[in-house]
Amino acid sequence: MAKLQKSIDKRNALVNATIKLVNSNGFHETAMSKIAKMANVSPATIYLYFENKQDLVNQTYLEVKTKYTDFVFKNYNEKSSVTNGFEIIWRRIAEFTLNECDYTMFLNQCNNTPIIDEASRMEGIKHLQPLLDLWIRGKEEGTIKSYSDYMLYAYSINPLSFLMIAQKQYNFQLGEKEINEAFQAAWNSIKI
Amino acid sequence: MAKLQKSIDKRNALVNATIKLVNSNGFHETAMSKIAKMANVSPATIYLYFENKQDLVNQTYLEVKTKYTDFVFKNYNEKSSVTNGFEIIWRRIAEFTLNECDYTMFLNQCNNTPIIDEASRMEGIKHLQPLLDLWIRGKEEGTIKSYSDYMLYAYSINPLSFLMIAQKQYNFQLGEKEINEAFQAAWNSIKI
Amino acid sequence: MAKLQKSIDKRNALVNATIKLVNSNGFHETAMSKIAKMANVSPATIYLYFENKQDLVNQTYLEVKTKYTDFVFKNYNEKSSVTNGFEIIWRRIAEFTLNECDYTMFLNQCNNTPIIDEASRMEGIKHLQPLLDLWIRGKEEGTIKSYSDYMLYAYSINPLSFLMIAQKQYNFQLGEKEINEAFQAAWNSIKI
Amino acid sequence: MAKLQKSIDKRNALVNATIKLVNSNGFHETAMSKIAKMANVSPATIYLYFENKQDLVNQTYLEVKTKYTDFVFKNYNEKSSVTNGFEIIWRRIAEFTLNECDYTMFLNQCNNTPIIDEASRMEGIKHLQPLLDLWIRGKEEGTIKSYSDYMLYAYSINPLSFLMIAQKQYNFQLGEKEINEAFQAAWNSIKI
DNA sequence: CATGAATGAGGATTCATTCAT
DNA sequence: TATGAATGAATCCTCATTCAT
Repeated sequence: MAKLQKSIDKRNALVNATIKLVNSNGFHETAMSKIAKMANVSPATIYLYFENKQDLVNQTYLEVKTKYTDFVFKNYNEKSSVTNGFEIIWRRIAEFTLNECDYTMFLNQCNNTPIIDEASRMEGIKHLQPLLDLWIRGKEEGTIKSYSDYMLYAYSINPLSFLMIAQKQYNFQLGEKEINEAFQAAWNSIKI
Repeated sequence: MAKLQKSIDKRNALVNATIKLVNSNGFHETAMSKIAKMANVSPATIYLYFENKQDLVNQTYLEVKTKYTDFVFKNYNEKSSVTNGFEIIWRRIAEFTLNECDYTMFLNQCNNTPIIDEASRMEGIKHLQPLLDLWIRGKEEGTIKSYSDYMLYAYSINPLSFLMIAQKQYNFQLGEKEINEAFQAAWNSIKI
Repeated sequence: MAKLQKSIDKRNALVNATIKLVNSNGFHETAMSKIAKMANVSPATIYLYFENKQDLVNQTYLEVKTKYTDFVFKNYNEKSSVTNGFEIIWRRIAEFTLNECDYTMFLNQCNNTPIIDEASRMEGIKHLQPLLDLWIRGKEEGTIKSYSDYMLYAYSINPLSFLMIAQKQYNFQLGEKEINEAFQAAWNSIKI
Repeated sequence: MAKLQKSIDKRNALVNATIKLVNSNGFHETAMSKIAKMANVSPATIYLYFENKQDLVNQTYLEVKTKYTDFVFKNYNEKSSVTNGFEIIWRRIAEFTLNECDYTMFLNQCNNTPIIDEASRMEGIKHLQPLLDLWIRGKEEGTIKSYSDYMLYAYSINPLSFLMIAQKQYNFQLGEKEINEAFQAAWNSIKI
């Protein structure tokens, strides 16, 4: 009994094409037929893997977000001190954000426009739970300002997206030195 | 060159409708006919005021950006000290960003997606020239870290957009206290 | 203030094209583009006059049914005796059914398949109210069998559709003589 | 010529699924994949049994028509008198028409719309040959009006389909009494 | 200036049919 | 024989833009 398998490769090709095309053209300028062409499949094939365009983008979003989280907390050890822990996580986030431009831009676009189902986005910054936990510890032991999580995120994490875009779009390079500066700025804004 | 007999009211209505609809539905989900309806004009009338859809959005973007800049630097006096000057400007930006949600969200959407002509967006953060000048002074006199303008902007200004969105979308309130916290975080990240 | 009018001619052309094409190809084989072409308009124009394909067919159905009823009861006088009244109505129905083949076939197709919204069809044979009233009188005075309306309709009216189709499709002509035969058969089946 | 190793069960399942789905959704709303699903086979399997969709429906039509004829003339004895013979056949037709709703509806839909190849339908009412023969005898011996077969059919047989649909769709029940009424009406319309 | 009607080009999606196993 | 995957062609419908008044 030989059954064909829906190929995971095809699915990935579709997801990747979606990311690239949505990044460069925006969601609604990205025709399903173009996604199909870039993934080397027929338009109809997309519908074997995804329910419709919205579903394709939702799943792509969740997938990228998972990649992000997985990368960021891989190797992270909850036993580290708050100071160390923060720097470790921050540098992972920086690495992802600055190197995986496609992923970051895609997440950005999804977070700033109504192209994603409310449901898919709703979690907010919950996916960074270990970081939020670290902040709790930091606040308790007096290392980190007792700000709202949103505030801490806004000043210590979110700026990285802007820097990545600035690097991409304008004449601005992010080398070793700048990343260290960024870390200092981040840490200074939230440390006590 | 047609005389400006065209009603400025109608133009404004169109611009405002564009902002509202693009904010809630995104650029490509916003049909010209809906913009027309919301502005109480015929679709054809739009083309008396704007060349096409792209032009409408571009002009809207530039207009909002101008409103932003005008508001921010109104009353600003270049004679102030770096410390004072920064706080004054920052608080104006905060006021605009947090109160004029429609404008801010629209700018955000334009800055994070390819809905605006490269040309219209190209200026980057040049529109904040007086702030950039202040930063130069600050770096010279040793009050402000000698970071790139993009870095300074990323940590002291950009987070406000995120906070506004967090306030809109999640259960997070920005009162007097939080704004002061935000200012502290901003200042700590860039001050020497 | 010159306003253009949605042209009633265009609407009629669309309705007529629908009838013809649905008759010869069936509902789902009839592409909107073909209807448009036959009516000499752009496909998009259809949507100025009708909400969608379903609406187009529903409205066409109701329009044809109205034409039918109007034709049948024009000149009908409720004062006539049951016998006379029945013959008068019957002959009008026969005239319409046998001459207006397109209309009759269309009604037939709508009545025998699920191409019409339940709502649009729901009235059943209510549109023949004056005939139903006549039958009531006939039953009361003992001229007409006390059968259900459906039964009376099935035997005295409905056969005409079949005859029309037989005439169209097979080698069967309906002249003066045959129509008289049909009337006799109809009357004999329901008279007391 | 492939041996008939193909499962007759599967074929029947396909035919039955076709009948049910076409009845409730119409021909062109009935996707091959849905027929396959209802028959518990793969879409591809259909093409082992039928050339294509049209062939599937054509064969289904002929099969149902055969069931109809077989049922109607089973036990029929050509020796019966015209009067008796007609009643016997009529009652068999009535039984089939009123009980086998799925079959009847399917035949109806095929007869009233262009979903069947002209060729498959062409026989008209030839499949009722024993009845047509009976009518010939009836006309010769002066029991039955010398009408065209189509006329006789239209008034004595065809109304049953309408009654079945009325029963299905509207608030109208066909019990013993009504069936007898129907027979009287039928007979009265064609008897001399 | 202003408009409602009209449209052609294009997009998402479905489906009968074929292919590879 | 039987299948699930794959697809190209076709369909409905939308929309930015233009036209006629």
